[in-house]
Amino acid sequence: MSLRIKDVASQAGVSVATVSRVLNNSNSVKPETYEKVLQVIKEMQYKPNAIARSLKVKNTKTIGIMIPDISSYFFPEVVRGIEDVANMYDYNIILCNTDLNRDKEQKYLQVLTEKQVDGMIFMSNIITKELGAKLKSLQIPVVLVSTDYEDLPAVTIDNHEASKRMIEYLIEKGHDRIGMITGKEDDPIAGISRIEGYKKALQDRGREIDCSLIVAGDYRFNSGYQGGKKLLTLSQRPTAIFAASDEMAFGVIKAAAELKLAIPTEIAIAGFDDIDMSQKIVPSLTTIAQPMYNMGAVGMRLLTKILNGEDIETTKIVLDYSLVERETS
Amino acid sequence: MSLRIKDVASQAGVSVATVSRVLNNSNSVKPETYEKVLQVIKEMQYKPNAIARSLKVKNTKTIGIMIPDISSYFFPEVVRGIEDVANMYDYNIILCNTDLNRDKEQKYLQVLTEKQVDGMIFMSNIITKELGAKLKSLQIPVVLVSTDYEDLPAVTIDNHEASKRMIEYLIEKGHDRIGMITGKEDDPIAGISRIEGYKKALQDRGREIDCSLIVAGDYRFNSGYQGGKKLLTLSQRPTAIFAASDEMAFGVIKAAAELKLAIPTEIAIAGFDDIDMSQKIVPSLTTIAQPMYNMGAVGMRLLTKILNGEDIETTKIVLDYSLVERETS
DNA sequence: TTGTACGCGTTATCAA
DNA sequence: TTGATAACGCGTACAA
Repeated sequence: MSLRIKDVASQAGVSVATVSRVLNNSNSVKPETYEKVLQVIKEMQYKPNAIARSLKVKNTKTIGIMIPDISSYFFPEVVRGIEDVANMYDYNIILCNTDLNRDKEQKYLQVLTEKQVDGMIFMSNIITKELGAKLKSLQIPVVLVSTDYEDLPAVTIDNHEASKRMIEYLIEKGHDRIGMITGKEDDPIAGISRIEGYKKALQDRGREIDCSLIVAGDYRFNSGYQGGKKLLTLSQRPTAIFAASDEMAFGVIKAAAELKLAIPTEIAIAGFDDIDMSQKIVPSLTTIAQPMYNMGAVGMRLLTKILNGEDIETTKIVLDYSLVERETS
Repeated sequence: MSLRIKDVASQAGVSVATVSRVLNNSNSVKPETYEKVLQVIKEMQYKPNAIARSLKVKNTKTIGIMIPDISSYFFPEVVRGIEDVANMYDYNIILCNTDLNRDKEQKYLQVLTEKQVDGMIFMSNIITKELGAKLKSLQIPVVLVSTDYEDLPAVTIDNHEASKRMIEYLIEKGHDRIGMITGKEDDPIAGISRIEGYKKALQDRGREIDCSLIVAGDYRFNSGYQGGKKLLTLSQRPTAIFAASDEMAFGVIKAAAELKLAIPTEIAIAGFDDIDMSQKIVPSLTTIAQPMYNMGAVGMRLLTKILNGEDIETTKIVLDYSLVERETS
């Protein structure tokens, strides 16, 4: 078994209380004693047991992250942002992949609270009334990232406006028939908002909305590919396609390539997210850049403020996006 | 404050021992009592405190993962594999990004052991003697993934052979001048092995090794781009380039595009890893497929075996790779 | 089948 | 400036 605090205490000829004091460098310990104890700790290679400590102090310095899937493109960078500031404030992160599965979600929520995480960052599934209630009833602070619900703290971007902006840009580029591959239609954030933004931009310019130009996707490559095929084989095909995620936009690029359509001359393509790959592929992708790293970092920072009881101006943070013009448009 | 076990005990009119028994469904508790207690637990929404439990039973059901950076392309899928089987065996994962930084590595090692993780998966930095010794001296089981060191448990692929195989394939395709963009030259696994495989394949066919065709990279896009530029502007340029990572291969593709070289007719390109994007870009990338998800899953499975004291045939697991022929060759 | 009571390794209170 | 000792919430002898 490992060493305990009492082992170093007896070795150093002091009480456990004193050792504990130097460990948490609370004042009121004579410099000489302090040095002595530190010495012994080093010699014995004593490592405090954080579990025992947690039991006593009632915090664990760990937070939980719930995401759909770390292996999809959007999340790694967000998680990186979270981890960086978590690390800065001496928190560790427990990573949970929910696969948008309510049961896994439920289970993780349970074990995270059993494991007494100090807080949670949630960016998983669409937040139903039931889930929202659950999240609120937890005795644990939760920060939402890239999603929103009632009065829960959240960091987002203005999806509606961003989407609208992209369409306006496309219109300015002279496109008349603009197709869209949407996100999930029951997703208020990345789904509905972006569709509405698309429609709004068109309506503001007095244009008709042609439903045949809107096809449903699920953010993933394959739905973009299928949707692209569909749109691009229309008798009157669009001259531009806006996909609600970069990954779907890649699918459209593939579809266009198979149909031997030149990008952007015969078909312009735009995405949403600005995942790392978007600038690396040929042709590089025009897209709406979400500050993914920052969404994570800011979300985690907000969480630390809540945990420290710091003053917070607002619990609803809206970050800036930007339109990045590249080679596909 | 939250409910404690004694609260449900008194509410159910039994002792804490009995509640504990139904919680851990140890036998020897009368069915009626069992039901009763379960009922009360549900009613009161009692959630056991895993920290207190851990202190007693001396395990935490959590493991640590050390990786360089979750936001680079190789790792998310490996982590996903780990998390899936961890979840299967009721473990949670604490994710640590080291950035290949010895200090962060050191720090994480310390907090992971303080937090009493049951085991660790390590796939970070090159393992120096010092680090190796440290890893071994930990009282915690460690499994290496995509790296190796002395007698530590490890899951890898045969990098040397895989690299050799790719070059042989390129030679069979009729390529005479094959360039390579390498990994790090102090990395015995993904660096040196792949370089050696390249050389071996050439030598086996009685070919000269032209050092001007070998340029150093660091697995990342930009080094591939730079290396590609260099190789492709040689007076006698290669007809094929093999990059030691897919991300670097993407850089080569970009370089080729800028030089208006047709792929694969004027320049064939091959990568290593088979990250998800490689099949999605246009043209899709010929590459060596590493079973990333499985490397994580198998590594974690091995760790659970070690933790459960199960019989293990071998602690050195070598997984199969495959050559995936796509449009860039 | 059930209950009492001790111990897990800390921190913190209170006295000295 | 220090030390004894009571918590923290749970599991598990041991006794009943």
